[in-house]
Amino acid sequence: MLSMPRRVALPTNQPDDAEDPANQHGPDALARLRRELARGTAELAVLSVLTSGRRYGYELLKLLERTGAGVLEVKEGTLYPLLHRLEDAGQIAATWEVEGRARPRKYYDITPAGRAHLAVLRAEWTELVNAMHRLLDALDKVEK
Amino acid sequence: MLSMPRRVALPTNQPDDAEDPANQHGPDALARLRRELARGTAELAVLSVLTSGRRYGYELLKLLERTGAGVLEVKEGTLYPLLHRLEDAGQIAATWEVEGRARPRKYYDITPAGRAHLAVLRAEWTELVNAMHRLLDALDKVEK
DNA sequence: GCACATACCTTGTTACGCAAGGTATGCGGT
DNA sequence: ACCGCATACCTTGCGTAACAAGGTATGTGC
Repeated sequence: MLSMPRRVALPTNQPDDAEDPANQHGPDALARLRRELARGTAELAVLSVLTSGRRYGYELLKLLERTGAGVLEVKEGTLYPLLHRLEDAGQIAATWEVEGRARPRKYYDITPAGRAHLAVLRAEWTELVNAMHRLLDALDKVEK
Repeated sequence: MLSMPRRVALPTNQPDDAEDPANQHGPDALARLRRELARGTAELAVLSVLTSGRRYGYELLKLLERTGAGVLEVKEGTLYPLLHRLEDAGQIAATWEVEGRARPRKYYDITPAGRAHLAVLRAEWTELVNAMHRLLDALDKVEK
């Protein structure tokens, strides 16, 4: 314990309370915060949307952007690699459609494997939400 | 469109449905899935716990490990850097306590700035959960 | 002495999400 | 014809949080 302070109950970092709350919630900080919170939910969101029917990539982009005030929004750099990953894993199937269209589109369908995976994801998400709910709303009930 | 398939509505990846569901949910895959889903929630969880009273690092580790069947578990490599980040940001205060103990412990208290930040985090988390809830339970009601 | 628990620290790796860049075509206006 | 914008898809480098794994140190029981 050579590097340990010898003084008793001395705060190691005095926060400046009057300034930090204001500076921390500008547009950039809020965007980062949202990003981090929503991280990991893209897969669940995409598979969920696909259960109600096939969609092409750009359509998924637009749809997720509009869902829930944008909290589920993902960017192309996220969505397309994710779609490719899901396809490689056999959870979705992709088909190019060219006939009867002015331009081709790549449609995605969820597979039975994808539906099975989604069921697991849903269960895990529910657990997470319930656990967090317990923390946020009933902290004194958490066992020690 | 030189690289575009010329055939119509041809699946680009034929999944093997009988095998994928079984192989994807072994212990490692489930652990990865949980990790990704919970990603970004550590900060919310830690600040929430601290609102009901000061705690030292190891205690937080154990407590989160036990909460909700382990879905909120974080490892040291995650927790301590997070605690340091929160301290640097003025959201928590850290104090070493050595007197009257067999060994020193580093206690963490949430600051007023931390409480303000937590309120924002909670609001964003609630939005995310509601949005996802809408996707999962009422897909046909999502606007096109 | 040793093994394990308690308590904290740190770094390199992993993996996802974003920014930014790219390709291509269609459409409307000039 | 050109241009700007929309539609549609692709990809890579960067940033960041989480983990694995390594480390320090002390206390306890055998």
